[in-house]
Amino acid sequence: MLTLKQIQENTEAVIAGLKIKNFDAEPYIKQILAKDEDRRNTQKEQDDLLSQINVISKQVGQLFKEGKTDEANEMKKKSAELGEKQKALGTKLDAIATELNDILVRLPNLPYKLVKPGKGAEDNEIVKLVDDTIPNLPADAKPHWELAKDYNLIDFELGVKITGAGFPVYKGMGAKLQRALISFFLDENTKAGFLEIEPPLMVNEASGYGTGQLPDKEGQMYHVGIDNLYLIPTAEVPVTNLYRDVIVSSKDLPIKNTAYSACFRREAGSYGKDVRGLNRLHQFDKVEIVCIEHPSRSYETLDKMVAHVESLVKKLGLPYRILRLCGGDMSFTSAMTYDFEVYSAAQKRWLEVSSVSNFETFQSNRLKLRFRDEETKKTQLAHTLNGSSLALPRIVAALLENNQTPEGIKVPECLQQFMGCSMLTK
RNA sequence: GGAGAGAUGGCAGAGCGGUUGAAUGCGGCGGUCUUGAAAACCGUUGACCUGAAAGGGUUCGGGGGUUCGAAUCCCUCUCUCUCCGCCA
Repeated sequence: MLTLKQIQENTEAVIAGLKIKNFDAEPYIKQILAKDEDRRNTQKEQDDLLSQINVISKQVGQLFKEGKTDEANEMKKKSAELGEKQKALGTKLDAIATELNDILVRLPNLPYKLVKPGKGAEDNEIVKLVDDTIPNLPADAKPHWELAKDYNLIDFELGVKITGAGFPVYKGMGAKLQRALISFFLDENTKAGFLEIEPPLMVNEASGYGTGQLPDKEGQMYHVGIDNLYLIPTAEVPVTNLYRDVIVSSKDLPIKNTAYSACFRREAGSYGKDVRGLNRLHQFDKVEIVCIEHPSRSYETLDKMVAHVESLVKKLGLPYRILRLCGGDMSFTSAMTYDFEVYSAAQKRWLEVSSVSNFETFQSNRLKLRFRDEETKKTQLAHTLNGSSLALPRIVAALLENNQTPEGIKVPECLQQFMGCSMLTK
């Protein structure tokens, strides 16, 4: 969430910024400023009372020691009265703080200066296009769900039987391809200086709030009611929460983590033509990168992360494009996002395979993730960034479709050492 | 799942109703000494809210209670450890 300081010091800029995200913040901002003023005044009042009570209490102790019982009892009475008032103020303060917080968490993150306004996906800006590897497939080229069946790589029906739609079963070389991609991505990431993490696949409520999935995306996550745990929708959640309530040393920045995890998404309300095969699933594999960076360098780091993800897509030999999302298509929490899409030649469409974002202090404010500034010696919120590197299903879809030949499906060179072959055959 | 013990600052570890925000040690930072370093010695060192500042307030796992006053007493939740059970 945005910090009160941001809102107080740059009120107009915040309102203007959120307009780019098509969010009319003005009425909320007014409420926030009013509530905050109320909060400060109430707290001052309460603090003064507490201060008086503290002074009296010390005197009571002293008077008892001196044997002045009558005087002490007199003071006790006075303090008890103040205590009543103080308690009432405390209750009021809690209520105000809750109201303030409820409004604050509903405000999306401010977009970065490079983000342009726009309504949705159609207004995203293509910053790079590499389409010279789009293959010339024959007219009878098959989509990946058919190839997966022909080559016995993925069984969607079996998944439906044992679990439900959106839970594919990978078999034989299909399963091995998953493992190959995960290994390849993790190896490349660790080579680039990311520390590998294997996180839990379930998180508690506090973690859900920390990265912002709760409360707004409650229905999107699988919930294990008996233990009140959530299946992670992305490794971003457990990995970023490693740093919840942590003050890191500024010399440790940037912190670079990578993690493979299965990801679980209920995707409530989405069905139909766009979700065939691997295009959208309830469970899928993904390798994630997470960075924690000094505010002055976070956009440099974002660029480096984008360059890194690009190197992966390049090595896989897939046609790709990089988009800078417009205000209307960006997520609630992001300040700037680059999406990677690969071209799926048989479906003749671009598929999103990665989303790399800078959240600035939006997550760290909730997480209380700070670092100590070397100069001022004060704690300051760090910037958090993350991206997929990469999500597997659509990569698999594109690889199968783009690399199909009459002889079989070609395995990209970078995966051959993991697959033990250069061609998938029937 | 059953029985018991515990949770205090970056870490270790005292305190068990009244100048205790918290002894002591380690670590960190600054200094003296040294050509430099180590050692030794001296000083300093939690976080948060509020305030221009001085100051005030909160915080000893979380929440609630008793009291004029709680790290200290009571209730509750969470977590950790030991033993038993179960088990990859």
